[in-house]
Amino acid sequence: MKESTMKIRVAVAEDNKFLAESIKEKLELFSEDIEYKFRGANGKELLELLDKDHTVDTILMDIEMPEMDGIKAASIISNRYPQIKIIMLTVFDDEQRIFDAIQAGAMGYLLKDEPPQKILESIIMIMDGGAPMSPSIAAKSLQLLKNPARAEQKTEADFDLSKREIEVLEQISHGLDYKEISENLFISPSTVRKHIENIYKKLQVNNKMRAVKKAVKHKLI
Amino acid sequence: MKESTMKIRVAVAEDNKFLAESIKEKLELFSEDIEYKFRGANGKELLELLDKDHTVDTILMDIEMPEMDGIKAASIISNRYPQIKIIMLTVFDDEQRIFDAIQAGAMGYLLKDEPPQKILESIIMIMDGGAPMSPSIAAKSLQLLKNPARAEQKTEADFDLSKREIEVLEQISHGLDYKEISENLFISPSTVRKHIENIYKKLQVNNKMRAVKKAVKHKLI
DNA sequence: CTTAATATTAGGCATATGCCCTATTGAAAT
DNA sequence: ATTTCAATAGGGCATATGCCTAATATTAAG
Repeated sequence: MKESTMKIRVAVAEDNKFLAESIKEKLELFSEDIEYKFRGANGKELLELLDKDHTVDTILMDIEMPEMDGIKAASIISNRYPQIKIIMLTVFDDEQRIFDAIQAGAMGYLLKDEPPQKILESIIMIMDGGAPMSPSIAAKSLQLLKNPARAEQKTEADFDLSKREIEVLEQISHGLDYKEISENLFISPSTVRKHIENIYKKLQVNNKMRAVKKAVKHKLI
Repeated sequence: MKESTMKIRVAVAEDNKFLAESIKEKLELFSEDIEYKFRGANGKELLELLDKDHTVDTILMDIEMPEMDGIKAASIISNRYPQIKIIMLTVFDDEQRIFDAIQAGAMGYLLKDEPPQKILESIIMIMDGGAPMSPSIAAKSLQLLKNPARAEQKTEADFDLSKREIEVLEQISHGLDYKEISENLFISPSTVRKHIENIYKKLQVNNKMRAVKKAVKHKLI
């Protein structure tokens, strides 16, 4: 991709002035390898800067910023300048945000307190086609990969199903009939039917398939 | 989790004798931190060894092995001994295998040619709750996370459903009854019922919910 | 052209389901 | 103390479903 004779051109998006300055200093420790281009105080400002000069290889992007946050900015940049690699910086390893950042096109995800050496490594790594991540973030990513269910928005409609109703719904979703469910839950078939009636009322549906569909959609089961 | 005074007990599963020996030597470089327990020449052998002695913290597991491969072994071990952390070792960064390994419960994924120092780091990292991965593997993981569609298709059993049967199945999955389906497809309810009978036979199920579950699982609809 | 697979329709029967009703118990809230 | 509600249980009825057999039409493959 990049000749070893060329410096890696890095831009930074970070609202905190001191932190931005600290990152700049860390980067300049490796002045032979890194060319520090500029810094935007938020996503919007960075975009304006890129508009004038997009000869940038990598962006270190804070997530939380005023005006336009890092996820939004990453999403725009990875569309507009797909060759630019984006490394998200954050203080938290929040699951949803990691996922959002990846969706937005971030190629790496570092916690802010990584030492200078690690940041350089990460930049080289990403230019090399790798994906730098802090170990705890890698672990979260694996969790998300293993269970993609949570990797989408929760539609958060509250149908107020009771615990028992959820249990019944799960059994329904496995294709069990009333008798089988009653045996599994140690209650009578009549009770199962009553629970299902109540579930239908709460979910506003009229058969098993629709109840399960709706439950899955709203992550009730 | 683990006191710093205690060594990390490591087992290895690797069929290649020389490579296994090389790994052992690398590990013994860090004899203060690592206690090398034993090595299985394949998944089956490792399981037998664990059966006798499962006081192991981490397993370095080769993927390709005769008798029982590393993914199968990881799946069994992570069920039977959930406290044991598994790091998969491989020469390729094959997307499907990475995903399978994660599903099987592997907590880390390293390329075989990592230097000794890196292996130690990875072991410590995993005992610390992190997830060690080679950068190129981290990148693949992100790809999978970004596009979970490809992350599951392997089951590919061919149930040989006809085009019409697929249409009926889709209608079933929306919760429609026979009459509604017949109206949507301009055929008689009898025909719908017959199609569904045939679907059940082909999918080896006996009600709508299970048919849809199976169809979804195997990406028939 | 002949055969095989698919699509279509239909009748019958036992069971499951959806939906209405009432009713008791225990726990939580007011 | 009274009310509310989840959980339990059951009866009854119309319809839906699962499963069997049988027959014809259409299409695809040989």
